[in-house]
Amino acid sequence: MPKARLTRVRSKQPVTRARIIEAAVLLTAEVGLEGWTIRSLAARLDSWPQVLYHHVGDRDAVAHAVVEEVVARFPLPDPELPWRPWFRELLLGARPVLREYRGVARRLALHGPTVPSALPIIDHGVALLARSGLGDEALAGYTFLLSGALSSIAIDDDRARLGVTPEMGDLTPHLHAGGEGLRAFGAALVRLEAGPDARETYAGYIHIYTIDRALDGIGARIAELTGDAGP
Amino acid sequence: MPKARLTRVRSKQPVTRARIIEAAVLLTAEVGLEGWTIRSLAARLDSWPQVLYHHVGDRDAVAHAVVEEVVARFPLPDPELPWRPWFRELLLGARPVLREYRGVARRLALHGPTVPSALPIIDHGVALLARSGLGDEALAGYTFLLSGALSSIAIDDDRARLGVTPEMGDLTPHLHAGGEGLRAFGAALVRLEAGPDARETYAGYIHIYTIDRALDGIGARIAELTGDAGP
DNA sequence: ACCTGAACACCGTTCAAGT
DNA sequence: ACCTGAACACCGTTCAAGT
Repeated sequence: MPKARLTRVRSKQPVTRARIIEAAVLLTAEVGLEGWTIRSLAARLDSWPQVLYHHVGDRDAVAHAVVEEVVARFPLPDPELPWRPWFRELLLGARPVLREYRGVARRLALHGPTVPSALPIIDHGVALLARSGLGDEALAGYTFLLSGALSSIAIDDDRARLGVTPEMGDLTPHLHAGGEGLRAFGAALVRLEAGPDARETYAGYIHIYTIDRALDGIGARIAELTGDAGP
Repeated sequence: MPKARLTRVRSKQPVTRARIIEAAVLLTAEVGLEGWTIRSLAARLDSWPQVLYHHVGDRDAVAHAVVEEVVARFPLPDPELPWRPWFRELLLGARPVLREYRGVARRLALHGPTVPSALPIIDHGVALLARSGLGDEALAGYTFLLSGALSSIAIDDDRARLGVTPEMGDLTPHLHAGGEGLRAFGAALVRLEAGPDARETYAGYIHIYTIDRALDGIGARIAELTGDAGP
């Protein structure tokens, strides 16, 4: 087949770093952070891979810029709030943003918050924990709270992408051999298999449960360190 | 260049499913679960990709078999132990195994425990939490404890593989603009950059901190549900 | 400075034969 | 049943020119 167009119909704007990142963010919303390639992104811009290298860098540099942009969209809670509602609001508020840009939570959870837009969140969060009684443990506590919440979103991203994996189906025959613990596990698998809505509901429940138990854990530690017997 | 050997020097044993998985486990110990390809694994067996497809299946099926094998090597705590020491021993004991086979923790954390060898652990762990006071929340609590610990290992796997990423270096100039929270974060980055031993020490600290705070969180919830005021 | 053509060295996977 | 040859349709990345 001959080329359809001898003269390429180009979009008027030149390809710039800003336009590349904008297109990458949009593409991430459609197919997730691992769903696009440097080639498909170039095609979306009606351009070529080498142009992206020229303006931004390799695939990892483009993905990093997307993460920076997505983190910048997290709603920030009122800094006057006490530590517990501040973190609860931050983590619950980040979820809709991260669910829109699937794959970003996974990268944040595994690679750490290596983007400038995360720094004000870290700064306030760590300082807040430190002066609320965690002292030197504040950074460890912050890491614990954030990575727990991010992981729970990353797991759901994977489930949404993969659906019910064959491996999960292969497990079913083994479940009847077990006791009451496996019965509860089997019931959860059934909920996951019941469709996207049921999966979504279950993921939301696990996410909130994860956040609240993590906050409980930090609360217990603060009580222990400050000698507070608790309510 | 002509072929070095017209008649291939083959290992005596035929390629079987068991030998493929054994080689994949060994290769995972060397280069991590994402470090080998179906082609490099075939070469290690002095064989060809299609043979692996014939005996085991696609890359994902081979990786799944590796995870199954690695989980089977977790040391299991005494089932008579109360919930807190049982989980603490399980999670601390799993770490050396998962650190030997890098990448497995990440897959377990993100894909869930979809291997048969995980089922006895789930069965006992969930039942233990249920009868210790968590009741219907036992599976959510179990998920919370496991995914927290697994994520913390997965993060260290990535750090060990990637070393200090350029992104982390790019962050340094921003750190001085912040307050006390960022100073603590910057100090942690310095520890990560100080070399493999310092990174390892820090990762171990974070891992134990994560486990203990997660256990605290579940402990607080059990106390809340059972009306126990705690010690 | 920015864009284009062409290639390199890989992937996972599959088809069609061989023995 | 098991092994081998060959190819398909991709990747990320780089080199060498063009304008």
